[in-house]
Amino acid sequence: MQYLSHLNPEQQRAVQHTGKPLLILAGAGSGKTRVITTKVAWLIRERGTDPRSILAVTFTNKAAREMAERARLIDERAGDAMIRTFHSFGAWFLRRNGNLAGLDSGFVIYDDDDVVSLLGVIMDDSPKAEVRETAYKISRAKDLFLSPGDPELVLVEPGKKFRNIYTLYEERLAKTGNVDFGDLIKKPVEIMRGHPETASRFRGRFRVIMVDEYQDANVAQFELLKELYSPENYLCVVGDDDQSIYRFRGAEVRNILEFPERFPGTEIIKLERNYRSTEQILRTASSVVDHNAGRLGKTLRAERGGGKLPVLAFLPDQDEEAAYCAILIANSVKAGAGKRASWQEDASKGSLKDASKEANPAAWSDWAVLYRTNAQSLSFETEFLRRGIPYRVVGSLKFYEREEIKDLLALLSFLANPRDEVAFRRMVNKPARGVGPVTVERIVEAGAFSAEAAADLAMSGDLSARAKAGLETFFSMIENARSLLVDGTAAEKTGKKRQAVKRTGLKAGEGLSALVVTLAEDSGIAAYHEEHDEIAGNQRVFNLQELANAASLYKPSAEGLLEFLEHIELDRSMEDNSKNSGDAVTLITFHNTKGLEFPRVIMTGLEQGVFPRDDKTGADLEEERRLFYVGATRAMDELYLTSCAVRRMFGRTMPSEPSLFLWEVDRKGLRIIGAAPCGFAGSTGGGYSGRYGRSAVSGGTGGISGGMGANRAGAGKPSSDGRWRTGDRVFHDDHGYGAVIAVREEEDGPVISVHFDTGAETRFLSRYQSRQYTKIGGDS
DNA sequence: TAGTTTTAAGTTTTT
DNA sequence: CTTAAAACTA
Repeated sequence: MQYLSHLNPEQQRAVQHTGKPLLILAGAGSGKTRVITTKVAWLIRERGTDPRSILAVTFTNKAAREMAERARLIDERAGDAMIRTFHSFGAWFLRRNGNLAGLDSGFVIYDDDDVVSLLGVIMDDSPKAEVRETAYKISRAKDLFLSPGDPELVLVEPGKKFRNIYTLYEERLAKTGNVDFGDLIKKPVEIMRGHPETASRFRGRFRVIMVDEYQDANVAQFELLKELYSPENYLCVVGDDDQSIYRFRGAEVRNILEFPERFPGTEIIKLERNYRSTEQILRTASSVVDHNAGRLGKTLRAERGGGKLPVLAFLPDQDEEAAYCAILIANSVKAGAGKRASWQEDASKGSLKDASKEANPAAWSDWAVLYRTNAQSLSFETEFLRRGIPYRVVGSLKFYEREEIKDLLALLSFLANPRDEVAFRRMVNKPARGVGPVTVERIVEAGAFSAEAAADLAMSGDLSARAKAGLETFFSMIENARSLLVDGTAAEKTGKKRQAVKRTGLKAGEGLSALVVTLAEDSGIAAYHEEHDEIAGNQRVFNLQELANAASLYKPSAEGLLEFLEHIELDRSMEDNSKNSGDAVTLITFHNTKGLEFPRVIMTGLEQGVFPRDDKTGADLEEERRLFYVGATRAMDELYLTSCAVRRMFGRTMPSEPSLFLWEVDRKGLRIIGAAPCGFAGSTGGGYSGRYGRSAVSGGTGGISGGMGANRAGAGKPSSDGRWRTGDRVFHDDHGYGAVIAVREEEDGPVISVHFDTGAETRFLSRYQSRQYTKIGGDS
């Protein structure tokens, strides 16, 4: 049992525990993943547990993959254990047993947007905002394991109207044969409750059940566990109430608080030794979350001790914030590479001291920049791009939110499930085929989702000739693609009805990709998007190609198609793509960092209204504090916090106050730089702008080209270094490179005239518009 | 009615 | 500044 020797006594106890239910309260960085993975292996090796009888559930695909991989490293046989997310397990269950709830195994999973579309049909005279609100409430209801008939539904929304709409929605959803996210948990529970023999079959199959991040489980997930559990089985959950950050999604902290009562005989093991962060970092993190009431109470100890003081930087605006991060990161990497430049001497007086003294070379990937909302990533992306700093944005779902991708996925969904009303509505008349709303309504009402049924309807009803022709085109295209799934040969049936479609040059590869390409071309959707994409070149067609490429990993069969669609619905992270490799800075939301760790972390946007948001009070505010805690405890060696004096929102610049958390945090444990607002002890006053600004401007080679800090720093007062002079070279986001041809003093300050290499000429007030105008080259 | 232009509105966090 | 809804034109 060599592998156990790496564990501390509590961890060993947790690994070797059997029998009664076990609740492991694992603080941040206390090695809980190691405990779970070791436990899986230990059960197999030492207790002779059949790997196939082990079920381990997590909340993210990434965590599931990591857990499986690490368990396999200890014991190969762990590869046979079922390690999945809750939702993926639910989908797996429903594919096999959904028929017990009237569900065909060919169902597709509707995402939130699809739900809104379907609900929009039911609430056709309501504004879209209200539809969204209702969709959210239905989702919460399912998280709470509440059906339309449930009296407790008033917890979600007291009105009778909501109950009616929920009822209609469920009926309509059942008609499509598809499920939403909530169903993936709720329906399996209902099936097991209604079919005891099925339930006992699953209880017999999974003798060991483990749950990671249990603090994020919702009520429905708790019910699912209860169904899977029996006293003959072993149940072990791991969680940390201080890291519960998904309340808005239905997570129920009480699940973990009340676990011992719900599962009698529960033993509790606490893991309170933090191996990840320095003591300084841990103190910063704890000092904020300490303001929360109602915690289980752990005392997390830093095994590593000491460490550098975390840095709190007050910056003028978000562009400075991005520049600050960029310079901080670039300096640490350059310092590590041994290329200590003279300009770092200046920097070393300020915040960059620690980094440039660093003995260990820093890699780009040592760094993570954290923000509250995805929208905030933009500043960092542009700044890093400009400076040549490699970065990776984690968790951005943008690809799957693109119109062209949704279009193609809708076609594929309709192919997989001909009753998919949402997909049909989206695509039947796109590109335009003369099938208007009236026709669509008639088809949907009759459920005539096939060429034959539509023809029948045309015979008896009064569809216009135009609509009839359009429907024929659409259905023959679908049928043709479907025949590819069955026997691999396109039918080309009744060729006269097929329109000649402009080809866009999409290339078919292996597996399912041929079908995806055929569908994109034949439906005319590829040509449609090529035409509507004049501005961005052929990016949209390129995206369609990307989707087709992704499909090449799947078999060109009905099963392969379902697998492909399910994978896309449940895991949109695109982590497994080639982008994952390579040395790069991580840009990530606070939420997405859970379970991750980085040597150096920058927590940005610590302003009231951004983090926490202004509308957060009570329990919601406590959740924001936990989010702060999660972010800070990701850091191993160095932690930085940034806060801006003004922030651009909706294109307008608004003054902002420091985050509440900056008043709560243990300030003595921070090194504060920049212009701190009144009341912050230890402020260095305006010391930030000069030192930092100079270093920004003068390092102009290779990756770090140009800086604009000096021009903007201080309240509209350019530092001596940042003064514009005739002949200065300039870079502008829109106009490119140019030179200053004149500087004139006006009463509002200097007016700079610039002649660009493109021939364009502009003038600007240096104190207002210096952001767009970046000085390049030396400034002395 | 299809497609474009104008105007208004609005940004959490994610399986 | 970006996106969605409403108004407008061919």
